[in-house]
Amino acid sequence: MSPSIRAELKQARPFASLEHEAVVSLARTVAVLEHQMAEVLKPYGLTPTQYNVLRILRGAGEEGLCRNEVRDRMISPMPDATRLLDRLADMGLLVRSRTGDDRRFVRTQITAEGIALLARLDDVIHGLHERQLGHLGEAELRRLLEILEHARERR
Amino acid sequence: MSPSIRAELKQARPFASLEHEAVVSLARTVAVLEHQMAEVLKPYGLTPTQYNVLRILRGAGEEGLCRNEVRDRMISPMPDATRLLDRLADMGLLVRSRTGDDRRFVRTQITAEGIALLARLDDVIHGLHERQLGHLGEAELRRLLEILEHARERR
DNA sequence: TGACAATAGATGTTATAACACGTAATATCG
DNA sequence: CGATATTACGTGTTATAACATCTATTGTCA
Repeated sequence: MSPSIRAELKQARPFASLEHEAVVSLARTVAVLEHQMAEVLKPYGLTPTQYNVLRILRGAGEEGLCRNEVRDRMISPMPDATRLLDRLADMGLLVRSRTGDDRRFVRTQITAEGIALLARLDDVIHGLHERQLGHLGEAELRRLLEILEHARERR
Repeated sequence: MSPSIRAELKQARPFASLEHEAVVSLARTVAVLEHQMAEVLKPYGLTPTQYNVLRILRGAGEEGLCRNEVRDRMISPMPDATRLLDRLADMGLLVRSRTGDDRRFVRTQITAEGIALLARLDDVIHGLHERQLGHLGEAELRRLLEILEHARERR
């Protein structure tokens, strides 16, 4: 039983199981990482979720993606992708058009302004990730990725 | 570069760095775990955050904790702990009283009803954690905990 | 002791997330 | 071919989170 995460949350009792401790430790780690991410993005007027969407749209290229494709590629499930995209559209970071064979689909594309914003952020975010996890080193990072993928296999 | 998390998020481009991939993989893993947790708790009328608060108060024992102590022990930072506790008080799961030497402090205590609810949930949550991460095994779980604590050291 | 800072907590407001439902376009099948 | 189901998306509503500000109590120090 590792003492560190218990000390951090000032929790006196031991965890019910190693699995329990791992879930809490994972959640705590991500909470810290997300909070730092939010702080870094704040001056740019973006939330981590919005940043993630812009990255997805940039990765999708010229043709863009429809709403549900964006939603399904997001890191955490988002039931209300419409209004999330609404806000990014209001900021001028993406545009939408209902111009395809199937008129149900709404194509969403990142704008030049959106790409420019991401370009300004690339180094900033890269530096953040480096500061956050760079001290682990390549071997430990690879081991972490292996374990996380193994963890997600069971659903 | 591991293919699995990329396939899962349908992301074509590789990540900018191993650190980046690890951050995304961590966030994705926790999103899945949290979503499953929320589903399990829903029939009991609790969110994961509320469940976490009740666990903290049960762990604190008879004397309870003041608002800021509860907030500081939470897994993810909560700027508005007051109304979070308000809701749990409305549900009858905790009580508050401003009865100490220092009249600024509001002591928050879990009620018998709150303890009973947690007791009903203990096995359910234990089973969930087992299903979520039990297949990793003790060695891999301990390795995961080591790496996560190492990751959180750098702040 | 009295002014000021610090602490604990509450409240007002705005933004966002969650959930259910509604609408339009397309697919399916008797 | 027409009724129904399915898919993609939007909208209305409620609950919660985020942020700043406010009050009350206590501590600090000239």
